Amino acid sequence: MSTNKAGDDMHSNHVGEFLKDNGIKPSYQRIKIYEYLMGSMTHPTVDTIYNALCDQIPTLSKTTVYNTLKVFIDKGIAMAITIDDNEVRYDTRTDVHGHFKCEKCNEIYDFKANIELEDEDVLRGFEITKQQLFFYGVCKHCSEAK
Amino acid sequence: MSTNKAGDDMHSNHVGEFLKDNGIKPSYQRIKIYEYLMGSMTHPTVDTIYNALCDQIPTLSKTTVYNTLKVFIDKGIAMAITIDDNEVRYDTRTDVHGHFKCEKCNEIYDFKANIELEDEDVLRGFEITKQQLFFYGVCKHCSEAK
DNA sequence: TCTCAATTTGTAATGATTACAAACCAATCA
DNA sequence: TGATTGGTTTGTAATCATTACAAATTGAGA
Ligand SMILES: [Mn+2]
Ligand SMILES: [Mn+2]
Ligand SMILES: [Zn+2]
Ligand SMILES: [Zn+2]
Repeated sequence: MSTNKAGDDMHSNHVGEFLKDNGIKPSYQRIKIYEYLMGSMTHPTVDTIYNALCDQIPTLSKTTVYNTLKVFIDKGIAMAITIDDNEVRYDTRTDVHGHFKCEKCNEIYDFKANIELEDEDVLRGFEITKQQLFFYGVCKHCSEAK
Repeated sequence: MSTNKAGDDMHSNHVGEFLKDNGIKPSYQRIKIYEYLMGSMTHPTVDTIYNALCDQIPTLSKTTVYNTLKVFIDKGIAMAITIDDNEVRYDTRTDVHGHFKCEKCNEIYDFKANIELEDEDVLRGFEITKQQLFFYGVCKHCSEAK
């Protein structure tokens, strides 16, 4: 339906503009990958992203997903979340926030936390460029399911 | 010199007792690995541990280092630090504390921090079993070296 | 249309970790 | 003492996410 088409295009244009504003040439693949990543609340892995987009972009290569995510990170519009030890997850939320991983359902939850140094002296003079806060355990949903 | 020998033995016995107290049969390899890990402030990797002990234990296998560290972690006397994306580091400090990684010299620094949830509701009912707090940047030493 | 640089793609290499089975060891028992 | 046995150690092979690399494709300008 043409309304949907138009809506998609507007959205894609919007994402394209956003990429351009951040110094990234908005190729079809990059737009689709950014759209997917932004729309997903699951902090997907490369494999998840690749499999999700295979249908829309039959020629897509996994290397492109890796390359594109690296570009996003370099330009500061995405973040790598190394909360798993076997594969990296990605996030378009770039503000400082924590991640909780449920060891039962493997879901990742966002949360906001305030971190204050106990011994102010230890890191005095250190330049902090990145933070990661990871909690692990069992989420409420899995707890209640017993 | 016999005093040194005696000292070493006492120390090893001490570590052996500690392992036994934590339900771990104190084999030669396990004692040496725990001693090294405890004595090192660098949060060493499997490779570092393996190379450091090769001289003392010529038959040592890297698999043993992996196995042993897994036992330590299972029994709660060591911790895996996944602050690097390509290899895991290990720590005998099991109290909750943060780690700063200098991207220049790759050194890992310990620090204590207080974490308070901003939006208390988000993780209400969640069971938290493990926390990891990682800071990345440039340490004071590297900053001053310019 | 031609050119050129950037992007994409497929394949091969890398390297940390795990799987697995054989060898070894240390304690117990006949 | 010698056999048994279960846990520990060891070496090798497999796994698998990520990276390296070079060829193919694209697309904007001349
Ligand atoms: Mn997030
Ligand atoms: Mn530490
Ligand atoms: Zn859950
Ligand atoms: Zn440094």
